[in-house]
Amino acid sequence: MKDSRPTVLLIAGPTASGKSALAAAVAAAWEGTVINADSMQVYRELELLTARPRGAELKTAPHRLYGVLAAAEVCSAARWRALAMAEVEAALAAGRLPILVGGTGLYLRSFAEGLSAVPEVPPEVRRTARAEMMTLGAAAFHARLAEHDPVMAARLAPGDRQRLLRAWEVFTATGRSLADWQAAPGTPSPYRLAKLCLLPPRPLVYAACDTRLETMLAQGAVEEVAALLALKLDPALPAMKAVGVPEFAAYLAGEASLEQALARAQQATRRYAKRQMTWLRHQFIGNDQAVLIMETQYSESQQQDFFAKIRRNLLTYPGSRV
RNA sequence: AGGAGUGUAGCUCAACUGGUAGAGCACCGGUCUCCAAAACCGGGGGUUGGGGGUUCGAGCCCCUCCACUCCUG
Repeated sequence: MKDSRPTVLLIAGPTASGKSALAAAVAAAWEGTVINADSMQVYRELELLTARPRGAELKTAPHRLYGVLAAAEVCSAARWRALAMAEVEAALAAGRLPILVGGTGLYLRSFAEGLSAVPEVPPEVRRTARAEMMTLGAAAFHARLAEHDPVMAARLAPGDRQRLLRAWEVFTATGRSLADWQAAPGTPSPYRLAKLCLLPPRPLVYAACDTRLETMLAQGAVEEVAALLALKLDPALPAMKAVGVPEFAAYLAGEASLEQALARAQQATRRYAKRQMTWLRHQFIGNDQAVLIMETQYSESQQQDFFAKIRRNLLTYPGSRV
């Protein structure tokens, strides 16, 4: 089967699976550009805590969309997708292989499948909805949604505040149910997607999560959180919810010991990794036979094996540089 | 060595005067179309330290062994 579309490599995996290092190595070998597909690594102020590539790793190949937004800003799947599309085009125009790496499944999916064309919701509407959620509570909010938009209300769990908000925002802003908008699927990416998924054994991932948090702590994670807190941002901002921020903020506020903060941050990381793996198994991989699944953590010592499989399974079509 | 106490789910603990064990957390599974490192939904677990005895029936009572803790020497 011939496929003349340009290839974009997607590298997914749970946190601490080595995907950033893999992406950098592949980019170096295939003249690629690494493009971040992680919802938290886009925020400038979070470098250590999000394990953003730094130092030597950045020099091995061009890296894009890392730390490009202020923590005061709000990224979203749509916003990221627009940025990523532009970077992919730029890389292709420069004759480079675009490599999307990240653990945010929704972002990768939005890139691949596109998003339904829901109009942007004005900030005032969002703010009002948020305030109402606070005062009404999830159950009453759900009940009110049911009166206006029974389809979405039936689809959502009464406790699912985030999606209830989204449904209500869209309904009040557009006068139509989110379900209507979503009935029309988005525009898929025009590229041939070569998907690689790192899925190491759970115990290995957990161990890596634990040691990584310890390293972050030693490298100044607390100071990074302190600097972020000094900005006095709205605690509801996404960047404020990154793993480690609430935990070390509690330590700085004297509400927890450093050991407690570390233990909680480690646990939050483990839980996050678990959710990621569930998403990856069912959503990213699903029934897609073409995904190259690597059930191991990536490290330099395994480069040959990885490269051989990537060459054989993912980057063998015309349009890719081998 | 003597005295006292404790031993129940991975952890912390609960179970009225004996009626065949629950809760939080952890852990596990799942959902996922615009704040996703988010927001949710669901779940299994224990020969109640071992052995013996009393009893219709023992986590609860008795004996014994083991482990740990504290006190005294």
